[in-house]
Amino acid sequence: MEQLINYIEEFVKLDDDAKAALHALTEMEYFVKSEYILEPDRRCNKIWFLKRGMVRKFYLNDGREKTVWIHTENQTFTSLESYAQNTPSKEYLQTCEDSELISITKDNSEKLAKFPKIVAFVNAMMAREFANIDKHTKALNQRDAKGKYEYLREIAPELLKRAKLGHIASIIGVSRETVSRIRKA
Amino acid sequence: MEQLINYIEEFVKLDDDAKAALHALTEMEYFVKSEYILEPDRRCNKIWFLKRGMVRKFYLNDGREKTVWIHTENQTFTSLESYAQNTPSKEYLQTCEDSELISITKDNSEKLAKFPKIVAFVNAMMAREFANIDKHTKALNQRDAKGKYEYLREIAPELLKRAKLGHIASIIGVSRETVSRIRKA
DNA sequence: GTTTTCTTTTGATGTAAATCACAAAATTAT
DNA sequence: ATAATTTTGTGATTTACATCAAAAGAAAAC
Repeated sequence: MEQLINYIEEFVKLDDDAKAALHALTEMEYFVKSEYILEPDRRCNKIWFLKRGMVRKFYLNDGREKTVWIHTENQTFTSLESYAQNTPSKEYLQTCEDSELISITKDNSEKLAKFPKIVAFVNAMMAREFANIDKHTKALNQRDAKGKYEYLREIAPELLKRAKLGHIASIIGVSRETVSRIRKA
Repeated sequence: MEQLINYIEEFVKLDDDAKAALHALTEMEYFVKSEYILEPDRRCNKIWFLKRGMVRKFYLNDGREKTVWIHTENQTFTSLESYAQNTPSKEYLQTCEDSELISITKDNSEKLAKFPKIVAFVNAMMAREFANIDKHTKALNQRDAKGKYEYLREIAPELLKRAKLGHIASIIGVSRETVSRIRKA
């Protein structure tokens, strides 16, 4: 919980009321390695904060897993399409390691709307997310395999150290063999 | 203006107050073909609705233009990173044809926050945008050149008819020659 | 209505990276 | 510890697409 508050306070300072509301409305969740947090066809009605561990988001594209992203400590995540539009998810969320999460349901997060500081945080985070998606898409579109790998090292060095080679390859959209060769060189 | 209201009313019905506020707070803008609506290093503090014409969003990547998207009638657009984070834009917005736009400044759009229907519209539109970005990114990442072209035809047939071949090629990230060959086949 | 400029087409050539095939290494299960 | 499974590494081959070059076509300028 302390970690989540620190994370939020990078954006805005919170008063005691807001902190108490966060305590009351969030929940701890524990998953062992390889457990599914979310599977397709379920509605995703939570946002998670990753306190410890690693979580992979992926979907199936003619039977082959396509990794969207791998989250490491102190990141928030959800299956955005499902969450935002209340539709069944097309994505899996699966732990890569034993993980501790803090979750908040959509219902509860709406109750936080009365705290202007928290609304400001959510807006700032959304703006940052938008900007990041933009940046990633542009970066991964324009570069060759080595450039993509290096971009990933720039923005997520932790991920590169801990995630499986095959998953990394899938994120940047190149074959496993190519990533193996990039690493050798 | 009628067009903008129709567009909004696909999401939510508006009462007369809200319509009046829209009238008061928005502005018509007229641009001739090839004119710049936005250039890099300027802050983008507006959202536009395209009433007539066509607008291309692009940026420079070592001196080469990379087209992000081309908007046609009845679409809203802005330079999101700049708008959301109040930072200088990295993008150009340029008309491809003589165009009529309805614009609203960020300041004025905040004044609309007192109309719950309009807030609901903005949220619904944002949710849809999120979902679309997600969908595009996935679609354009996984397919070969022909698949990318066909995806574009599915989601934006109008764009394919009216935009220049070179701009279309740039959107889907393949060479002009390749698009020409796809069309011939 | 001609000329100039920009855009698209078409063919030839080169290359980055996918795919295939199998070996080595590392995890996981028994 | 040993076997079974999964993941990673390495070479050979293929291929989709970029790039180069030059002509044909269309649009803009004069």
